[in-house]
Amino acid sequence: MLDDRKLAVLRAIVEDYVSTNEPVGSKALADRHNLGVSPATIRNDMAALEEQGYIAQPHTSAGRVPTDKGYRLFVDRLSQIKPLSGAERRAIETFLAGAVDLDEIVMRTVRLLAQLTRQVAVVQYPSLTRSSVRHVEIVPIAERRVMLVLITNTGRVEQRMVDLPEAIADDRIANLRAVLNACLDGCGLSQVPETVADVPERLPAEDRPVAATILSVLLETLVERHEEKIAFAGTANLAAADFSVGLRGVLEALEEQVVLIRLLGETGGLSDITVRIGSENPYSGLRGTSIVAAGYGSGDRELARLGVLGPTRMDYPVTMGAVRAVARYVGQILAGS
Amino acid sequence: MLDDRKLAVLRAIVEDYVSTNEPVGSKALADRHNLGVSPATIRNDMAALEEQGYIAQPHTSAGRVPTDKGYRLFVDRLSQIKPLSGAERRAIETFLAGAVDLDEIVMRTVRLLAQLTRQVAVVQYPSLTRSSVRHVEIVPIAERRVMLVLITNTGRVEQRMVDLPEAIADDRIANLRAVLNACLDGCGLSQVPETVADVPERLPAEDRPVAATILSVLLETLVERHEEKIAFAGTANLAAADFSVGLRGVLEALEEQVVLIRLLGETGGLSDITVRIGSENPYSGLRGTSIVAAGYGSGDRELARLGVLGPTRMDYPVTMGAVRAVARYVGQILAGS
DNA sequence: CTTGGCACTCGGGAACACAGAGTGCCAGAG
DNA sequence: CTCTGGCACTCTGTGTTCCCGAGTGCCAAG
Repeated sequence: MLDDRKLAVLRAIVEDYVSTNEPVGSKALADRHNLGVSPATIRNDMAALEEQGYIAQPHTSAGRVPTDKGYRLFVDRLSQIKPLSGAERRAIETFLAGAVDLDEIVMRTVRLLAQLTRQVAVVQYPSLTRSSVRHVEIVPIAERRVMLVLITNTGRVEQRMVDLPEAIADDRIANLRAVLNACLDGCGLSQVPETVADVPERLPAEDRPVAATILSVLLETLVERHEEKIAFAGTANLAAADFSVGLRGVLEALEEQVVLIRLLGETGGLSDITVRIGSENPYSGLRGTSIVAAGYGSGDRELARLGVLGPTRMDYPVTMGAVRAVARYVGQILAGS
Repeated sequence: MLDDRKLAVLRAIVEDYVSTNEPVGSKALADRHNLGVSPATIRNDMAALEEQGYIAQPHTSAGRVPTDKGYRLFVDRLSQIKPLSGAERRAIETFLAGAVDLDEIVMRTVRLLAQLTRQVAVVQYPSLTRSSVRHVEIVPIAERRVMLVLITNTGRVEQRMVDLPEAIADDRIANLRAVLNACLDGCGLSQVPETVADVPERLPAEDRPVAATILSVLLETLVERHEEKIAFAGTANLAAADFSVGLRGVLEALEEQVVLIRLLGETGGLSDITVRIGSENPYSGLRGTSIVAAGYGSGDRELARLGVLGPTRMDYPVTMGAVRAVARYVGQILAGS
């Protein structure tokens, strides 16, 4: 159905269209790529490709433009991820290495990715659910109020005010803190609910009401924060791309974390790259927009995802290369901190 | 120089231009506002206003458009801040009340403001420098590594990894923590450097090297974080406004915190509203953009600023009303938490 | 000082023509 | 059966011209 030459033609169309942003015609193709055949032949192939929905013409007698289906084929079978240059790799390393805490790692990552791809970058904070408790801290704030601070092994810190049912002395707080930490240290967050059930038994009866309040807030924190946090950068690149169609939709999507998270998707292996092209993605505001995403994590566990959002006519090989590289480096940095 | 009628004409021009986004002519003015004079008279006044730089015409024989100077006069002398409707006030209250921690307060505030004004909203996190230490926590992470957590009375939490020069037992950490908190509790952040100087004396000699490392990181945290954190929302509103000119510049400014912070300004009394119009603001990418900002805080201290960023031709009375109201409510919420 | 009248200017939209790029199809060559 | 060159046809985008209308500035009269 699609012989090699037709595939070569499709590849050439995608490449040319991506670089020129203009419908590409048979003559231009024959000139720029040495396919060894005449424009007329190419026209025949184009007709076939159009027949099957890989390309389309904006108007009769304009050049051809790849369809979403065409890009899909290109990404799946016609392109190779393009690795970054040595200079770029070094730049990534030094740029990310300077970060001092999780917030800054995420911030730098997202900027880096935006700059590298000249598109909008999105980074999801490392998931709480897959990490474990490093430390729980209870800080007296007022007589009947404490701040609960939860520190995870991914460096994330969650904080919450708690109003207590009764005043409680500092040494009792200290005891409570000790017991909590003894129980929870190293405990996976998903195990916290069960693990925490033992806590009251280990406390003097008088402290149990207070403990119950604190524990319920702790559990609540875990549940609520399951809804993850996201950072993005590079929106200025949207204005540069002549992206005018859909700009609105993209900006809207960016402000809806829920949508954004679904867009990043939840998939397969670590550093496996997901590409969603135009209409393939589940949000109507993003017609004309593609998403290139990958998971990142330390060791072999995927902690969260990151990706890039740009016009369907983007340079997939380069973008995928950048996303993959950044995902790997972030994983390394997280593992080392 | 500018009699009352000329001022009235200027006001009418601003109002009409804001609502129609088209240059306004003498006839239209005479029709819509009952100024009690004929178009010809208005033309004379317009000539005078133009002479003095308050309005301009895009082309000979088009209507007039206010200049930055014209908006300035309008804001200073011709308009009154428009209070929010009761429904809006209630909406603010209920929307902000549900927030559980500082991050969420800021997040909700910025969304609220964006929605209320239909523009881009910016909120600066409560300043570290003007708050005080509530608690310092040192959490052992590995043998020679701890996490330093600083909690301020505004609910902000700063975290930092510290690599120690030597291993140290948990009880020595506990002692260090106790001493630190004894010294620093309630201490204004700006006093921390002096206060902290006493700490080593109160420790056994063997702990001083470790303490020195930790203290230096603590001080560093305070200095670096002086560069403040910012959140924004509502960029989708940019696309709606026919703002095409300068959209790029605005998006760029939003990604440069440094610029953004300078834009919010550092000014006068709490809930005092600052308006920077077009060329008045210190960043060239924002030609055509105005900023309406106010400080917010609990009690009488300004903790940080928030504001809105929109086209020079915005509805200043309404925008200022929204900014003022939100600033006040956030102040209340912060005071109460 | 205000007003009506008047001539003038200029931007923007409609109508039109035209060049150029690109297509589809066909008949002939390999 | 596939490729190629030729040819007629179809568009879009661009440039030109033209005209209308909104708006102005100025002037003379009330």
